[in-house]
Amino acid sequence: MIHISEDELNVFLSKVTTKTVKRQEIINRPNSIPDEIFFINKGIIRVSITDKEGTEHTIHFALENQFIADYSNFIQKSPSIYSLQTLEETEVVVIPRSTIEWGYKNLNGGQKMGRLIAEYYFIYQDDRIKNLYLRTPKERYENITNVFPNIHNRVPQHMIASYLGITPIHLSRIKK
Amino acid sequence: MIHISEDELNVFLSKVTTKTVKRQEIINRPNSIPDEIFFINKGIIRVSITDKEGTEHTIHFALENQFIADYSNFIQKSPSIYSLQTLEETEVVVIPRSTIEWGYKNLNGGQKMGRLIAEYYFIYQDDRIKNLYLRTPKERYENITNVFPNIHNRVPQHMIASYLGITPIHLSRIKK
DNA sequence: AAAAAATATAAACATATGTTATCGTTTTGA
DNA sequence: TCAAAACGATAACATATGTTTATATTTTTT
Repeated sequence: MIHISEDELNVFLSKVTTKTVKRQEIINRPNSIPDEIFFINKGIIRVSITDKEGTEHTIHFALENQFIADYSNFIQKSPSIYSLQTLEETEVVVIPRSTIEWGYKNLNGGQKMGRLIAEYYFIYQDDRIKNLYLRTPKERYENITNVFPNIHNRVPQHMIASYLGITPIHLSRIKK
Repeated sequence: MIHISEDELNVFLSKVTTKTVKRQEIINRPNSIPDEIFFINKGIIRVSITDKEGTEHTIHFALENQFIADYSNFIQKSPSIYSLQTLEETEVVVIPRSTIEWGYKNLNGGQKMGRLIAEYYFIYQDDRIKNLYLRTPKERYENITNVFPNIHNRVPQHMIASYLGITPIHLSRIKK
């Protein structure tokens, strides 16, 4: 995205930490203001939201070499609504808000990088919304490995059903 | 979002044009690369996409004082997938790509503004996706005026149904 | 290794939503 | 101004999806 010197990169890296998290741990709780962005070195993280009836809805899976956060509430500095939970033992790079802000201010082209990142995730969401309008749950199931390769070996089926917006019983029917 | 002098504003304004469009006109056609962003002074624009069966799906309504474009494909410089159609006689400010790029480069804080805009629309989409997971079509119908005030007097009901992802027949049932 | 919990499937039934066809009303364009 | 088109409601039926319950299997924890 931008040109960055080795010195700049080293300063940046001195401002992040690496953390290993057991499986089934929650690394971002609803109602607290998210002040970190995570980068996944190894493992998998599920993003979910709980409705007023107490039902969990899986919104997203984040895989290796991807960033993940409640970016919306990170930006707004408002209480998080999503839960981030590891599904396997997971190693993440933790990027605190202060480091992000340092990057915007001090990296050459930092603001531009911030724009390109936001644009990139806008495009991802645009694609999701488009698919929700154009495709049935069955079609979305058939294409899920395009977005999450190998997901079937890493995530229980009922979470995939939840991501598709259907019940696990119905997903079982679709497969049949 | 950013501090901008009167001089800068005037130069910016010299690089945009205003256009009046009759109702039912298409101002952005699928398959052509979108090179303009619109700002609506007066009127209303519907964003839609057509599936392989030929069915139109309404993705969004853009109202007065809002920006609208196929932003995703504007960013990617790829062929548009959405159709932008006026539903009333509409006056738009046309902001060409060259002006946007000029702003990023020459306005004080231009890149930051670009980041904040992309972040703003990311938040909007995040909210939409969240609602698609958490709410039924009926609940989304009941809350539609939060997002699009006065929509019922300006847009035919079958387009609202299309936006909600249901058939006009079913929307009629929900109202009943 | 055993017990407990989580997982996937299935059947039967209930509900939500789509499809087709009809009809009266409103809006639009010539 | 008037004919055509668009619009919204309704009924009857079809399909998709949810709910409940049961069961067998796999995975996790003790």
